[in-house]
Amino acid sequence: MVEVALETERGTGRGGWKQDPAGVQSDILAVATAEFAANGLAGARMDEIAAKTRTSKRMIYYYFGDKEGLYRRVLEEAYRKVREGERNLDLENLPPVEALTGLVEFTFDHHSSNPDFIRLVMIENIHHGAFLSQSNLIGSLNAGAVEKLEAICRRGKKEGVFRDDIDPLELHWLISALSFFNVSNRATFSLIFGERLYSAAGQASLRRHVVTMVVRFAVKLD
Amino acid sequence: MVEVALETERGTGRGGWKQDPAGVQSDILAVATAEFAANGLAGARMDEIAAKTRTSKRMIYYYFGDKEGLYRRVLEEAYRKVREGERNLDLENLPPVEALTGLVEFTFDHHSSNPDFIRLVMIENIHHGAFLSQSNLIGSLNAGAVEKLEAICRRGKKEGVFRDDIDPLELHWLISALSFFNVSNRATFSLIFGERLYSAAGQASLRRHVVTMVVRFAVKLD
Amino acid sequence: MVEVALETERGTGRGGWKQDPAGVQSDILAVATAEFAANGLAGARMDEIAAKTRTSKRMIYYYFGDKEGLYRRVLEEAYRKVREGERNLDLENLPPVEALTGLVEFTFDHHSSNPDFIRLVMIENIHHGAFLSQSNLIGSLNAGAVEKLEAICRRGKKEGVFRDDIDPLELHWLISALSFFNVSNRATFSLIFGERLYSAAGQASLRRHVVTMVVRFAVKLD
Amino acid sequence: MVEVALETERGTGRGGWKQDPAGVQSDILAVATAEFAANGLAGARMDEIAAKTRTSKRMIYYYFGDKEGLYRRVLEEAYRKVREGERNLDLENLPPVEALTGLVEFTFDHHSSNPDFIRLVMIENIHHGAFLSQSNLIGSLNAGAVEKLEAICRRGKKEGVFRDDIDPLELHWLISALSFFNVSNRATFSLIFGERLYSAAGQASLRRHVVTMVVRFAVKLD
DNA sequence: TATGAATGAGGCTTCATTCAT
DNA sequence: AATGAATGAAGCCTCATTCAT
Repeated sequence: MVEVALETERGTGRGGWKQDPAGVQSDILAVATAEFAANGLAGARMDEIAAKTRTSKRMIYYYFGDKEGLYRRVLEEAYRKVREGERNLDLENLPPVEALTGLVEFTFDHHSSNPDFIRLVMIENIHHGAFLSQSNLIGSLNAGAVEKLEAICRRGKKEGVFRDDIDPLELHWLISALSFFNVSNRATFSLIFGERLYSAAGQASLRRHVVTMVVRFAVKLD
Repeated sequence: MVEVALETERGTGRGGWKQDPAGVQSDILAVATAEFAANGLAGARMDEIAAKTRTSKRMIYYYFGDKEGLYRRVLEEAYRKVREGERNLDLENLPPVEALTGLVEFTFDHHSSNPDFIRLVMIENIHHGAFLSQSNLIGSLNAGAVEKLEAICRRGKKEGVFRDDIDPLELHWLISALSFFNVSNRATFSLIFGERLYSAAGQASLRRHVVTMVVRFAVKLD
Repeated sequence: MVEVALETERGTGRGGWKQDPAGVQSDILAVATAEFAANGLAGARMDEIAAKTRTSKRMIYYYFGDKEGLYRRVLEEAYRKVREGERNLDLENLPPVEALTGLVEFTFDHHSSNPDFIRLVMIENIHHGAFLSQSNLIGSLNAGAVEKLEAICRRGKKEGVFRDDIDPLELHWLISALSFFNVSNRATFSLIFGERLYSAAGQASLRRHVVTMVVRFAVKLD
Repeated sequence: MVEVALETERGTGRGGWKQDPAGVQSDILAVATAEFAANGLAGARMDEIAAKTRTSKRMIYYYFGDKEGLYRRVLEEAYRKVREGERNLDLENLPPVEALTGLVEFTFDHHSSNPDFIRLVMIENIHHGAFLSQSNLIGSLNAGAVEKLEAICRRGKKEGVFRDDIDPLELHWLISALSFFNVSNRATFSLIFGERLYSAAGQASLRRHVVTMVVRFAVKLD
């Protein structure tokens, strides 16, 4: 019955949220994600987060303990959602080069459309990964991320189109670097060198180059 | 003139910092750089900065106005020093491919050995470049950075070894991305995928790959 | 009647606490006694008490009204139990001096083995007895405690071994002071003067002295 | 000059306290002593303390760090003042029995007229001496307290009027217990047994008895 | 009788900044 | 040019208690 109420009353405006723990929590997390991504851990304000929430400040502490607890959960959820998005990508039936191409394009676009996630990762790196290191998600993140690349590399090597000494992890680093920097350093890069690379055409061009570079790095040249 | 005062009065013992405005300022800036790089703008504490300084909190406000003023100056000095380091690099007499190789290697190493600068740039990007945009350094930063690449590209194209459609700015973006990410995301990357790529051997390998990729991207393949 | 329910329904397994009001209440009181004794009225936490209970926070409010109501009941129960312990002491058939000796020894030991009670009394004194004064137990507490001493004194005077001007209440004050202080101030006394008086030998010696002093104070010296 | 201003302006109402650190601190300590003695560590309110002060809440944190830091200082000052009061007592020229009598009378009266100190010690014992144990005053407290008794005992034994097996520390424990309990447990004792022992006559009687008991305990009976 | 969710008021503490000398 | 003292505003968090079911 609670669940029914949840389904029917959710989002019906003030008052409809009572006794909907899951709703309250996800509401808080959504707001907090935006605030932390926008202002960092130290810069975010609990009052501000609470105000933008459908509940009270008290409930944040009820469910998340304290500011760091909330930040930790925000970080975990962000990683989880992103990895979940990656899981939907099916490249197993493509030939290695096309699979790699697809993966790079996907990663580039995926980063591009998840700037809040990128910002949270930047913030977490500012903190030397202190909070991610406390999460027991760590183990599972690894798996999903490189597995696909490993599979592609294996097939590419077996079919003789990829170099034998390709290291999937290095490849992953490469793809990540190019896709991540594109989002993370947009502000300063634009300020110093102009917006050209961030126009639609500029981004399309960069995307093409990134794919080219990565593929050319992986394939056997003869 | 300021530098003269700095040279002559510095180090006159315990009370020797009095009456040395330049020395006081550079002392404050050094401490503040470390603190802002370590904790971000919101995370840094004026008290902490003052305590680690040879002077008092009052002097910080005297010379830099307020926290943001201090941060702005820290940011500017950091950019200035890094660009200054780049200026010492002389590649004009090398053939294009070797020049490009040298530039990439230098950039990779330079980023690697200036993590505080990287962190400041990350922090500034978190703030959407709000403070860098106020600086009148912006115009000059552009120059130094891409000029060398433009020269190399020009020569490379003239000599027929570089592709004709190579865009020096895109090339700069590429080199920066790979060099920057290597430092900026070390914490989270290591946590998720282990320290392997950050061992001496791992870094040497990445460095080689980065050079390979960039050069292979620039040169004409036939 | 309450005790009957308590005896028959208690311990019927995991969910066995349901429908056992007396059991629930004594469970709460036991936990609350420990918490209040450990942390004082202001220092104790309702959440903490509830968490250590087999029931929920709601039940505490249901049975005891509020924090002060719970504290009041804890205090009353503590006094009641201690006075009950005293009731088991039978000294009527001993000669006055031996009876007094026995009473002092018992009091000294009884305090020593009920530190939580001592702490509750300390706490109540910090509150100027504000809660004890609300209890209608007050009248009955008096009785038990001094009655025995009065009887002993009466016999001691009649037999000519006690001084005629001995005041039983003063005697009680004396015995209480020495027995109470031994427990109440153990922490600070040990810190300042060392643990010597609180070793087994030290306590035995103090106990002997206390008996000696009190008896020597009561008896007629000639 | 600062000191002059201090002397002349102190206590001249609002505004006269500026730039008088010592005055500010002792003002805070006086207020805090009363509040902690009245309400305990957990029960005292920083806002309440600040309000009764001539300064602001902020200054409390400026000088004492946090609530526990303030409490610690209050405790230390309380012990220091009491021990200082004891130091003024000169018993060296009296014969042993009179000296001991004087010491007991003084202790009884001193405790009686310093109820706030007694309450602070009670509170500290509730906390198991956790804060006193952090103080480096501990060593010095010991000395002052028992030294006088040791001297008296030495002389008493040498002159043959005191028992040879008298332990000055046990004697101190005895005197303290009786003097302390008289103040610490006044509230509950009065509630249960009436105010009789706390009337002027009652206190005089108790005082006499305490002296009698202690002296009779120390002297050689033949 | 029982429970998890919810809450308003108020607690402690910290911040960047300014004042008086 | 320099310093310790001082500050108001705002930060994070916890408390006893009640509500909805």
